[in-house]
Amino acid sequence: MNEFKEAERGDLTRRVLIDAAIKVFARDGFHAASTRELAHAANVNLALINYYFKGKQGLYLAAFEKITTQLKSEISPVEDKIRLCLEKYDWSTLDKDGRKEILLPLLLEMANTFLKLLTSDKTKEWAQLIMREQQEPTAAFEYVFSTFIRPMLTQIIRLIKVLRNTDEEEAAMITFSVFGLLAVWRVVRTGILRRMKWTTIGEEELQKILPVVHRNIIAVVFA
Amino acid sequence: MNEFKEAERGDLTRRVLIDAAIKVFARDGFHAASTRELAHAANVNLALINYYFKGKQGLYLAAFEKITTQLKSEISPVEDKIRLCLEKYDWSTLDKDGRKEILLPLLLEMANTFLKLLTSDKTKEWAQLIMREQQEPTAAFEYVFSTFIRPMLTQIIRLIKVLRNTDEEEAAMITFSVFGLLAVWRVVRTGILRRMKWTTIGEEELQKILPVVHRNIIAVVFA
DNA sequence: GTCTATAGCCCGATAGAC
DNA sequence: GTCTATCGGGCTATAGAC
Repeated sequence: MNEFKEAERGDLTRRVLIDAAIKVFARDGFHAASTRELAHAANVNLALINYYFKGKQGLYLAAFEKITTQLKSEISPVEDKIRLCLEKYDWSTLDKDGRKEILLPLLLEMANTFLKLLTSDKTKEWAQLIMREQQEPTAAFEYVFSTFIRPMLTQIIRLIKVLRNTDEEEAAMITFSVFGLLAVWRVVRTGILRRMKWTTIGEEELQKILPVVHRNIIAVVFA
Repeated sequence: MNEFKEAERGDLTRRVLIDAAIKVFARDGFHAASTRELAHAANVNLALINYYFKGKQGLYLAAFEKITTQLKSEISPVEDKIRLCLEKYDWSTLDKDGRKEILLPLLLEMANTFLKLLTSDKTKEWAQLIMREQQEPTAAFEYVFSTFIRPMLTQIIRLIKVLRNTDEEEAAMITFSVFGLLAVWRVVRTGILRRMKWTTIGEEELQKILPVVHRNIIAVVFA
């Protein structure tokens, strides 16, 4: 009985530490985030970081494991849809319009999902953490890349390869361009907010962004 | 005589400190970069940071002033060209093809300049510094934005407004999209290198990127 | 599982010699 | 203009009481 309760309490401590770590590491970066601040933000004793995660670095990795899991669960449904769809048809028998009719809605659905993820306040910290890792990759980037980014890229590249009937290299470059059209709303967010005189990118702003983004993705994919 | 030499020596120290600071702050971020490391990288005594810049923060701002000046000098020629061109014609008298013929080459020239800047090793540190500031803006971002980013955005938005004969808001959104198409090659550089099996983005890779980027910009601007 | 206390180190900044 | 020496404080990690 007591063992069970103790284990439960431990799990809770683990969880609040990870949740606080996502916020603090995103705000301050790995080096500037102090263990004192991490413990304080989690309302937990300083020594427990070492007890549960064998140090600050361990907590950092645990934070990335959590956000990667959550990212995957957001993207997986549409990613699976694309995978299944690509395997379902014999694409060589379909003409350009046929391929477009089936695949374009899937691509735009992926774009919607991704853009909402990128601009939502919920994922603000996740994007910051991953962008930081892009600039100076550590083991944490390796984990996110192989677990989340690469599988997602692979599906979109395959989709665009069939959609345009082109080679792998060009499909990849177009995929990066599409990604750029989406990511810009997160990456230069501060500049965009200043220029558009917005204070946030919420539902209202998203309704202005989405049509432009859709049009631009279609333009880029079929250019 | 001696005064002059002393002043010269001081200027040199100032300069090597700033150059080292650009490297170190870009690599480590403001908090994680230590004054000892900054002084060591510049091969200069620790106390001189305080003597010349009144502290670490002052050196940080001086680094941003330097990169902003250099960015401006790289972009100014084509920015001025656009400004002059926009003022030169009476655009209401020109039809769509006429406007396109004059303005599209200017837009692509700006894109070339910007993409080369973004992918060059020389500016790797500049991009890192500015991207960090985008995520957590300080006074340094304010400086880069008002001195470099806003003036540049203003010209491109004006150009696209005339080119598409559209309103300010849509022109701005398209400008951000174009920016996304360019910036992606820096922002997700690590992911792209992994996926394309490149080790760098040099002249060779740029020759593959440029046609795709041009095609995509045209597609987005005229979609 | 949680806490206090502390070891050992690195930090930014400055005083004062040269 | 440059250097050494040092202050006061925050850092990560851990030992040991509860």
